[in-house]
Amino acid sequence: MKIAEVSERYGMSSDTLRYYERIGLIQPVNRNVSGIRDYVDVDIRRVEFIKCMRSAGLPIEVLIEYVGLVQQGDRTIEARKDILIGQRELLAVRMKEMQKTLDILDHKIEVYENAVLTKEKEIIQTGE
Amino acid sequence: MKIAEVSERYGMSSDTLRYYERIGLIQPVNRNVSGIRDYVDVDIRRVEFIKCMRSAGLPIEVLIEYVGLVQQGDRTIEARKDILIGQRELLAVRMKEMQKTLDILDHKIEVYENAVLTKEKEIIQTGE
DNA sequence: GTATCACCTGGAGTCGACTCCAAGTCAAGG
DNA sequence: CCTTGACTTGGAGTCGACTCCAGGTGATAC
Repeated sequence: MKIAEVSERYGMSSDTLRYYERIGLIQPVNRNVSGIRDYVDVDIRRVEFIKCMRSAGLPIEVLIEYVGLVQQGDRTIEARKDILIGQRELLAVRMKEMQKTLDILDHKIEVYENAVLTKEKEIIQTGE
Repeated sequence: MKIAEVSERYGMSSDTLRYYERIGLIQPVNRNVSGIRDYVDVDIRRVEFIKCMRSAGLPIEVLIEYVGLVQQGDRTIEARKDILIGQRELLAVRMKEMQKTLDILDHKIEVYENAVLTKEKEIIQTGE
């Protein structure tokens, strides 16, 4: 799979994919004879994972650390687990905040809805 | 209430509070005789609202537009409602993505947990 | 064989959102 | 009176995360 296809499939630009590789967020992708990246299954899965984590706001630096540990094999399992647990907690906190905001938005929207209805009623009554 | 108190209370720096005022995200706060900001009830409520919206990731630009409309009175109610509805949708989408990521993290953590346990068992068995 | 096109590289630029700084003002304490 | 400390301003700097660009290569289409 060429970079453009991966880019298309996951809705991220080729520039971003190359950038992620440059900074070590995804492992170097194998190239064909003419030096062009050829994404295979394992690469695709990495991209998918990173895309998912980034979409939830996990910082690049943390993810680089994590994938670095993955490369170092089994002896880093504890460290990896700790990272994931920490990020899980932060994510849960952010989601709680967002839920609170969502509730407030819903409430405000409802209030505005009523305001609009009241106004319409006034217009009907006054024949305006 | 002076800026430091507001800053303390909402966990945002004085610099951020002044910055928000500069860019029109919060209305100019009244000053005492010597030119120092004195936050009153209405200011506090605005700060709280902005803090809440920002914590959920609503972009500053959108919030500036919204508070601008609020200043223009009742005739902007529809427009305000539309903004809130739009942002509400985006927020819901982001939360869905985050929930997906959270589930994956939970799953991975569990897998790591098992890996650690398996390892410990091995150590016990081999007497390592 | 040359034009087109997708790819490559390293480096620079952009963007949103702060964050920091120098230089200045004022009120209160010693 | 002078120092201290919290405030003021406008402007510059930083940070994370891309995003763009110039200049170059190689395969395919005409």
